[in-house]
Amino acid sequence: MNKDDEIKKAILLAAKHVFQKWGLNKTTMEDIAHDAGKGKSTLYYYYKSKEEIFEAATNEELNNIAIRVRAIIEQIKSPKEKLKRYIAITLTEIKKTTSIYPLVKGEIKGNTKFIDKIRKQLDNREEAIVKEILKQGINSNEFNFLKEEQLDKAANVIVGIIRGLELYLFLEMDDEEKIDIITSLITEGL
Amino acid sequence: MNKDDEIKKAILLAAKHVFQKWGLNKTTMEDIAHDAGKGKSTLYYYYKSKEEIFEAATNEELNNIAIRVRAIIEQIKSPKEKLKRYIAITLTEIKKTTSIYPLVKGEIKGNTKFIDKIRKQLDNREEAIVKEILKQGINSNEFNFLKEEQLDKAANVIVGIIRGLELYLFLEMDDEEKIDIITSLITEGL
DNA sequence: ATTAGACTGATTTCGTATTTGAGTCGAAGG
DNA sequence: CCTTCGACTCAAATACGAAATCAGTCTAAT
Repeated sequence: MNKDDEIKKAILLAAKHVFQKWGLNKTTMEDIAHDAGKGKSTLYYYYKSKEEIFEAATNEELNNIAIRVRAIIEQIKSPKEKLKRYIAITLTEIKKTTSIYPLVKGEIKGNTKFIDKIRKQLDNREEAIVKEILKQGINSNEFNFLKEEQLDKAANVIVGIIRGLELYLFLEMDDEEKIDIITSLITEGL
Repeated sequence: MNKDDEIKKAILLAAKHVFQKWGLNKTTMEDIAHDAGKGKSTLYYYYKSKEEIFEAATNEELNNIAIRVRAIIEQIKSPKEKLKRYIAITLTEIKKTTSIYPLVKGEIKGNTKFIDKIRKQLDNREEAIVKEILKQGINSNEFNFLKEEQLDKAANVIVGIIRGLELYLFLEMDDEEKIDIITSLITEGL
């Protein structure tokens, strides 16, 4: 890795650090610069804007979650069980990640366009994973009621359900039995 | 019906009319009074407060929806099919009711306590209906995976899913195929 | 190529003056 | 009495202008 990337990485680390603590709106570029031990305009030498830094920071967090989640579900063979675990993990993991959760909850004001873009990215990632799991389930004939051509919409719906539950039942998300009912409901039906 | 109730009803009608048009925050007591052809303080003779009027108006709307919904699902015998129709109707009906939808979407600012109370009432109504359907399904052995003691939590989760979808997928709720996937997912599983 | 410090202008914040509107009251018509 | 009203109050919302903040730029110095 060259010097350039080293510094970009250092800035990102500082950014994640302060975003974690203060959120998108409350952290200033100076906060990030100070935490990185650099001048403010130095940040602009490496990144185009605050939004670009935020996007990069968010993406790294998302990658970390994705890596953890994939590590867990890859060990499971049954697609049904995979999906169950996936939903349960996502429901708890996203909430734990304080830099992502406000995003999901829509707690960020201002610049809706940008935020929507980031949120969309999050959705796309989740939908991709769910779709992958669903495809496996269809191929192994474990998901009887789902048809190949419904795959996209089904993934969209399932992520929608997850997101909705995050928004609506977030207070009670630590209730294991409830999570179990949710996952069973989706995989087994009533 | 005595004169007293007549006037209360007339005020409520006016209230529903203006609430429908302007929402809770933007309609003033004077608006309601004017629409009812009465003086403002007259309203206070019949109702304790603006909130009481709003609550009464909302309850009437809710009752109307409930009556329509019940009329439809009572004609269906299979609990599974009942629940399917129930979810589909609720998803479309609530959205159509412009006085209720902002409530569900949390678009009302100020006096959170009061709004939460009303929202809770809405949830309770929905949960009661869902619970009823689920109970029938358990008794007729149509819902294999659901156990009697999970009934409360299951109803809560299903309403949570409906609410979440209303919040999150509201843009695309007119997509019939998607609604079908949602209902099938819940009743049949994958 | 890299960094910093000073600068700019658009946006936010803040303090205050003004208006609005829910709820009260006393009086008056029926 | 029962019902209705217009005038009143006071807390909260709003409008607004001044002051501060901060993303992003520019220039100059390594």
